[in-house]
Order: sequence, then structure tokens, then C-alpha cells
Amino acid sequence: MAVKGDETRARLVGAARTLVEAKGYHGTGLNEVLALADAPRGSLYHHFPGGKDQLVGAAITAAGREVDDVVADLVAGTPTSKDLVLGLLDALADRMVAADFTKGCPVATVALEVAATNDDLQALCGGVYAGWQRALADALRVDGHGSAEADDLAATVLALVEGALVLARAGRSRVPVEQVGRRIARLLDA
Amino acid sequence: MAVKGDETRARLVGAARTLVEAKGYHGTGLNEVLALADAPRGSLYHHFPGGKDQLVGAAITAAGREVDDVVADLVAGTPTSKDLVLGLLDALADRMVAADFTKGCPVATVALEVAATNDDLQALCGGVYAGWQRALADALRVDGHGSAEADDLAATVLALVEGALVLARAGRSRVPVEQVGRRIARLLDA
DNA sequence: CAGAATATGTAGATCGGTCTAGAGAGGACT
DNA sequence: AGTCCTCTCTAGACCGATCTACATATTCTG
Repeated sequence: MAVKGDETRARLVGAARTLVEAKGYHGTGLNEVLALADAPRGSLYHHFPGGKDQLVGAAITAAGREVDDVVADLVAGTPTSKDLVLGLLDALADRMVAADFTKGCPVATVALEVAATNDDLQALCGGVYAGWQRALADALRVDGHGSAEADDLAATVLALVEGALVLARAGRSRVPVEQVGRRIARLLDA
Repeated sequence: MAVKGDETRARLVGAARTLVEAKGYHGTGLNEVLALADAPRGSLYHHFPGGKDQLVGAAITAAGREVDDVVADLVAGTPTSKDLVLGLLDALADRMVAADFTKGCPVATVALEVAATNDDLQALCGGVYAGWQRALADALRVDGHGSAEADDLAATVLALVEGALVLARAGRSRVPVEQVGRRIARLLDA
């Protein structure tokens, strides 16, 4: 594939990412993606012959990688569980506020929309979450937690972050993130 | 309003609730609502002259009341924070599993879809969450928590429940709820 | 009887997918 | 160097289906 095609494809994925994160899978029309990406319809089907699902799949995969990178940065500092949850909360909340609440968890809206209705995208979203949880659990084991306990704690960290972002976006306010951050820090210090 | 109209209106709201919870606001078409409710199009616009947004608004309001009732039942037993979070997790997870993952938090999907794009529905969803958080905080104050601490802990309880449901629906598995339940119980016992 | 409620058709807009033509780039060959 | 060929990629028109809202006529109910 040539450089020109790579750029067009990347613009399409980026546009799809932005739109599905703000409005979900069903709320994103391909005409909007094309307009935002400044790409022609023929290119979309050339690069994504599977159509909308394949494009959104690529967007979710890229979104998963973005959070993988955030987690990897946190993990590189051999963090405690408290470091992990507060670091993730801050990173994703900063991003959300900077994007005027059009962003939150880059996967959640699509994941909820397709959970019971689209097997392929559901499996993809489920896999992205499982990967994040696994990375968190690995870091927690390095921090001294036992194997089963690390899994439970990783799920708890991830659930807290996801839930705080839902509340924050629903209320267009960073306050829930701050409340959760304060409280969980105290719980994890005890 | 007559009994007949009340029943039709209720069927429309119930159908909308079911569909938006499974597939979101944009993923739910009015023709589907009409089919599920067994109601004619004229009745929809008669009862909801504001159209789709008004219907979905009524669905979200009803969904909020459903969780209000769950919380009220839990609160009636003068619960600890642990009782609250585990009780909510169980009630909503049982419902999710019984509905084959078409249900989770009855408001979350719509809340995320409209967070940055539909001021009226965003305000409504935000208000529903605020109401739940307030009810939890009030119960935690009865349980002996200080005022500011109760707010933070209520937000944390609600975020945990919301996040656990996101993970569970994304993975079509109750396991995340169980993991979160075990871990938070230990944290709150400490 | 009057207002509530039902019933169904229509309209313009948008949807995702398909199709065909053509442009551009690079390599092989003369 | 020029030509031809092949592959990649762009470009935009078109299609049938679906979308939400509106309109009008009719039926139902208290």
C-alpha cells in the first residue's frame, strides 16, 4: 500500500474514532465520517470492503491501543494500585474535558450499543477491555498482589474508571472523577 | 386521559425503554417501537407531540424511577456502604443476565450517546444519575458517614456499579461484576 | 357531543452499499 | 526516453431502504 492510501485510511479511522466516541456507532453516519476525513466514498469501500462495521472495528482497535499506551506509561513506573487508578482517571478525564465531553472512554459507547446485537463488534470491544484488564492485573502482580487478587483488583480499577467517566460525561462535569479519585485513594491507602 | 390511551402510552414507553437500553437512542427506530408496543404511528405523535426525543425522555424518566425503587428498597434496610454497592450490583446484574445482556444500566447507553450532542436528553440523564447519587449519599449519612465523605462514597459506589455493568455487558459475562463485588467488599471491610 | 385516541398514508432527508470511470504511480520492455 | 501494463486509489453518481415528522380522516369514549 502506498503512502497516499495509508494517509487516507488513517484519516478515515481517525474520523470514525472521533465520531463514534462522541455519538456512538448508530449515531455516526458514513457521510459524516467522509466529510470529517475529507475522503471520497470510493476510498472508504476500497480500504474497508466490509463497510461500516469494518471501519468502526478499525476505530475501536485504534482506540484500544490508545489506552494500552496510557496504561503502559503508568505501568513503566512500577505503580501501586492507587497510582494506577488515579493515573488512569486523570489521563482520561483530562482528555474528556479538553474535548468538551465529546470524549470519555473511547470504547464504552459502542460497546454498550452493540453488546447484544452485533457479535463481531461485541467480541472486539470485549477483547479490548480484557486486554486493558490484563495489563492492569500484570502491573498489580508486580506490585505484590497475589494472582487471583490482582485480577479482582484490576477489574475494580477498570470498573471505577469506566463508571466515573460515564457519570462525568452524563453530567458534563469533572466532579464525579474527583469524588471517585478522593475516595478510592483513601480506600486503597487503608 | 382515558384508560385506553394510558395503556397505549405505557406500552410505547415500555417498548422505547427496552429498545434504547439494548441498542441506544440512535440505534432505536420509531418503527421498531411501534411494532413492539403494537401501537399506531398517530398514537405516538398524539401522546408525544415532541416526537422521538420526548418519547425517549419519558423512557429515561421511567428507567430512573426503576433504579430509584431498587435503591429505596436497599435504603429501607439501613444498609452499610458495602450492603449498598453489593445490593445494587446484584440487582442490576441479575436483571442483565435474565435479559441476555440486552440490559445493564438502563440509562447509560443513551447518556453516553447524547452527552455532547443533545442538551435536553443530556440534562435529563445527568439529573437521573444525580438523583441516584443523592439517594445513596443520604443513606450513607444515616450509616454514619460525614456529609462530604458521603457524597464522595456515593459517587464511588455508583461509578463502581456503572463500570462493572459496562464491563459485564461488553464481555457478555457476569464475571466482572463478581470480581468487583469481591474486591470492593474487602476494601469496605478494611 | 366534543375531545381523546386511533389509523394510515405521504414527504423529504438520510442511510449504507454498489458501481463505473478515471487518475496516478511504478515497473518492465523496447 | 518513451510506451505500455498493472495495480492502487480516488471520485462521485446512483440505488433501494429506512428514518422522523406531518397530515388527514375516522373511531372511540366519557
